[in-house]
Amino acid sequence: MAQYSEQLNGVFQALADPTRRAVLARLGHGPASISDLAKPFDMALPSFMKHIHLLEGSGLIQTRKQGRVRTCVIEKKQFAAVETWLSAQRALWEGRTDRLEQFVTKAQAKGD
Amino acid sequence: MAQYSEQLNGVFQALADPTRRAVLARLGHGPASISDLAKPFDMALPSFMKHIHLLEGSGLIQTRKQGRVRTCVIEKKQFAAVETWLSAQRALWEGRTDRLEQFVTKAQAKGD
DNA sequence: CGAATACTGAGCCATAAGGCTAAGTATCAC
DNA sequence: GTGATACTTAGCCTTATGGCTCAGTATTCG
Repeated sequence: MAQYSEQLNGVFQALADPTRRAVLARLGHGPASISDLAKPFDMALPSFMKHIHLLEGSGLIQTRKQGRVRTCVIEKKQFAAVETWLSAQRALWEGRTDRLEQFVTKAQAKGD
Repeated sequence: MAQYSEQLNGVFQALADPTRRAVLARLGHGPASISDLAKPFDMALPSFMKHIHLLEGSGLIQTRKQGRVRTCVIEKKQFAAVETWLSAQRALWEGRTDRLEQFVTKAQAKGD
C-alpha cells in the first residue's frame, strides 16, 4: 500500500517537469539515445542526465547501455499507475464505493 | 500552449505529495473545512495550510471563507488536464497522429 | 466583555530540485 | 594508438519544498 503511494510520488514528481514530459513525448515515438533526446534542449548534458535518471527512477522509462550509447525506452505499464489513481479519484466523487476506491483511500490515509 | 504546460506542471506537482492526494481523496466525498481536513495529519496547521494553498494554486481545489471557517471543494474540471495529457501520450505510442497529439507535442517542445 | 476557535502571517531550518562547469572513462573510427 | 564521441562523476550554486514555532487577526460563544 505504502509502495503504491511512493510509486505515485515518483511518477507525479517525474511528470511535473516540462523537460521530462517532452522526453516522454519523444519516446512515445520509439527508443532513442541520450544525446538524441538531449538535442532539443538548451541544457548541459549532465543536467539533462538528471532528468533521465529521475525518469528511470520513477519507472516511466528504462535504459540500457550498449557500447558507449545508452538507449532509452518508454515503460508504458507505469502510466497505468496514474490512470488507476485517476479512476479511483473519480470513483470517490461519483459515490461509488468499490474495491478500487477502498484500496486507494487506505493507501493514502494519513499520507502513507 | 505554454499555459497548458504550466498548468500540468502545477497539477502534477500538487499530486506528487501523499498528503495532498489524501486531501483530494477526502474532498472527493464532499466539501470540508481546513481543520476537518487537517485532523488526520500529524502536522502543524501552518504546514498543512501550505498544502492547501498549493492545491488551490494548482486549481485542483477551490476554497471559500465564511466567518472564521474556510471550506474547501474539489475542482473536478482540473483533473481533465491529466486525462488529456495521458490520452495524448497514449496516442503517441499507438501511432495515432491526430490533433490531440500535435497539440501536446508542440506544447511540450523544448520544454515550453 | 472575555475566552475559545479557526485560521493566518512571518520567518527559520534542512533537504531536494534543477541548473552549471570541469574533469574522467569507455568506445569507436581512422 | 590517437582522436573524437558519448556519456559519467564530482562538486558547486540558487531556488523551491515541506516541515516547524511563535505571534497575530477575526469570529463566535457564554
